[in-house]
Parts: sequence; C-alpha cells; structure tokens
Amino acid sequence: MASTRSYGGQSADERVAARRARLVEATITLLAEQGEARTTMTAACAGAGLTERYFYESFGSRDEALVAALETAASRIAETAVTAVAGSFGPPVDRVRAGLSAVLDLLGTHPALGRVVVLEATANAALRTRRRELLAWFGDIVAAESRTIYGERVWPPDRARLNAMAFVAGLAELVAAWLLDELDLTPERLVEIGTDLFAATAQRPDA
Amino acid sequence: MASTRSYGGQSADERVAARRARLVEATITLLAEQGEARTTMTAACAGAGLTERYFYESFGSRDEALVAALETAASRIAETAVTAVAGSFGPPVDRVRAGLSAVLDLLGTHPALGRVVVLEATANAALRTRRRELLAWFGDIVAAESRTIYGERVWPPDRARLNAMAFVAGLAELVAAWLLDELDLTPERLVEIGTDLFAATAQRPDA
DNA sequence: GCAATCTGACAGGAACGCCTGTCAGATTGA
DNA sequence: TCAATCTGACAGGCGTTCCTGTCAGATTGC
Repeated sequence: MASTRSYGGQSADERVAARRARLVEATITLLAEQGEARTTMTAACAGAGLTERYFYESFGSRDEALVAALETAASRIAETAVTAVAGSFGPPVDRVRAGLSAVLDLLGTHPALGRVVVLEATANAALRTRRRELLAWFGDIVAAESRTIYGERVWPPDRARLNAMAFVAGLAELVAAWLLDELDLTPERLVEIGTDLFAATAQRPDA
Repeated sequence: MASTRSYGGQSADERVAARRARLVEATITLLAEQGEARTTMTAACAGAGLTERYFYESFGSRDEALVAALETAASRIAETAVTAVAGSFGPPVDRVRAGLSAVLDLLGTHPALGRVVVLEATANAALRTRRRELLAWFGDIVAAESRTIYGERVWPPDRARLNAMAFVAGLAELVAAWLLDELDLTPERLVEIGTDLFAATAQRPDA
C-alpha cells in the first residue's frame, strides 16, 4: 500500500508531494472560479487530473484540502507584503504604500488568491476557523511592521494587534468589493485608502 | 388552497404572518446555536413547531429563510445603534460611545443576533450576497451619523462611506472574536476600541 | 349539524456528495 | 522476462437534505 518504488523518474515521496501540490492548486482554482459549494472532492480530483483515491492519500477529508488551499493562498499574500515592506525605504507612508501596492499587484496578477482569501474563506466552518487564526497571524505581522515603520508612535502591543486585525479585516472587505466590481474601487484607490487607514489605526491619536 | 377563512381567532393573513415570524425566529436561533450547516429547513420547521408545508408558504427556498433571518437580526442591531446615537448628546466621542454601548448591550442580552450577523452571515452564498448589501447599508448609516457627529471634519461622502464600511467590517471581526472568547475582549474594551477606531476612520487626518 | 377548509404528521422521491472498493493496464527493479 | 507495484477508471454504498404529496383529525361559517 505504502509507495516506495520510483515511478516515472520520481521517488515515491516526490510523487506524493507533486500530487498534493496539484490538488491544492486545483482546489484554489475551483474555490476562486466556482465557489466553495461547487469545490467538491470529485471536482478537485478532476481539476488535478487525479482519481479520488489520491485525494485521500494527501487529505483526510474535503475540509482538509480546503484549509490547505486557504493556507497556501494566504501565505503567498503575506509573503509578498512582508517582502515588499522589508525592501522599501523612505518615509513611513511610502513603506506602507509599497506593501499595499505589492499585494494588490499580486491580486491583479493572480485573482484566484484574492478570491480564495477574501471571498471564499468564510464559506465553510473549517475555513472560518482557520481564517480567524490567519487573521490573528496577519494582525501580528502588521502590528510588528507598524512598530518598525512608526516606532514609538504606535499603540502598546495588545492594542496594536487588535487594531491591526480590524485594519486587515476592514481592508479585506473593501478588496472583496473591488473583486466583485461593486463600488467604484480601483487598485490605486485601494492603496490610497489602505495607506490612510493604516496610518489612522496604527498610530496613537496623540502621537 | 389559498387561505381566506379565520381560524383560531386570527385572520388568514395574521396566521400566515405569525407562522412566518415563528420560522424566522427559529432560523435565527438555529443559526446562532447550531450554525448554518445544521440550520436545515426541517430543523427550522421543528423549531417553529410547524410542518414542512408551511415553510414553503412563506419562503421559496431554504436560502430565502436564511436571508430573512439575517435581515431581521441586522435590522434590530442597526435600529438599536441609530436610536442610541439619536438619543445621545454631549461631545462627539460620547455619542459614538453611546451607540456602541447600546449595540454591545443588545448583543449581550441577545447573543443570537450577534452570532447570526457576525459569525454565520458569511456561511452561505446567498447570505454573503445579502451581507455585503447590508454592509453597504451600514456604511451609509455610519457615514451619515459621522457627519452629524463630527460635522465638517469628516471625509467627502464617497470616501466616508468606504471608510465606514471598513470600520464596520473591522469592528465586526473583533466582535466575532469576543463572541468566540478568543482574545481578551470584553464589551467595555470593545466600546473603547470601537470609539477610537470610529474617530480615527471618520475624521480626516488634517481636520 | 354539516360541508368546506385548515392543520399537523409523515412518507418518500430525487438529487447530491463523500468516501471506499475493485480491476485492468502501465511501469518498475531484478 | 516477469513478478511486484503503481496508476487511472469507475461503480456504488451510505448518509443527507430539499421539497412534494397524502391523509386523518380539528375548526370554522352557515
């Protein structure tokens, strides 16, 4: 039962990892294009070009695959943001803008990531649980970045984290509206609004 | 088929309205206590003490009932907020605090309303669509209130609306964490944070 | 009192998705 | 070459839910 031989020029571990990766990508695509309800186990297998048996080689259930897709998409977005801020310089507002621009560029190039993270991440109980953990994680990242950007003018850590979570959740809602073409939103306007909101929520009012 | 006689001392219209109201209340309770997935049509009927046929007397589908439950819960919360702000006086920050306090009191007394609006409102495609419309509506209300509270120091209408939507969505996320006992949140702290966030997002930074 | 109507209980069709099992054919290492 | 293993196709059980239909009993207007 347990694979051990090489096959098609790949070791057993490599084949399993490749199949898992294909399933995750197919799940991301399906979530983005068809929504959570239609992202069935069968559809994910079909999208990955694999049969149902291989699904349970990598995931214990449909929910596990959905969560893996969310984690993958969220990690790519977070990594983009952190890298952009770390590679930026200049006055605080420019560094924030750099991070937001990088994220919105990424979402423009890969809309599926945005749709998974801001539109479909709440469609399922397992996804919602993981989403809240990811939001807390984003909050920690944003709060930490805000301290390196603004220095002493930020809130104390506990409060900074809560403010950062509210900032991320609020901005995510506007991104959702943008992805759905609902309000007169553009990436440029989102960057502008996000930069202002970050400044307003990260800094203490008396600072 | 169409009811027209009186029965049990009530006219046909009254009976239909009463049954619908019971179904909506049962749906709210189920959403709050069992989650969207277990809020089945059958369960709503059982909760309302009605048989399945009466479900389709008032709703064309399960989704319609879920949406009606969300609308009812959201309206009660919005009404509470608007009434509290309208009945408050004093400096701006006090009026904002009055509105937030009233809402959190309501959620403390009727946790089901909060759970439906901030935890379960995204669990279903039909609910998500209605939720975004309600969020835009909340945004309009909050933006309008912010102008009466802060006067000329607020953003222009378009921008005020977007900021208000981000504020509501961000605060809703913190309320969700509170309802789930996840971060060291209390109603008092939420009021404090919400008041600060409102001030930070409603007013122009240079005002 | 009686026919018409309303109500509650319940059965079950139809559809769907998750997950498991079987089986023939392809690929490998010896 | 050949046995062992890996792969893809597919069938189908199981459980669930939505929604419709039937039917006996309760309540009404006349």
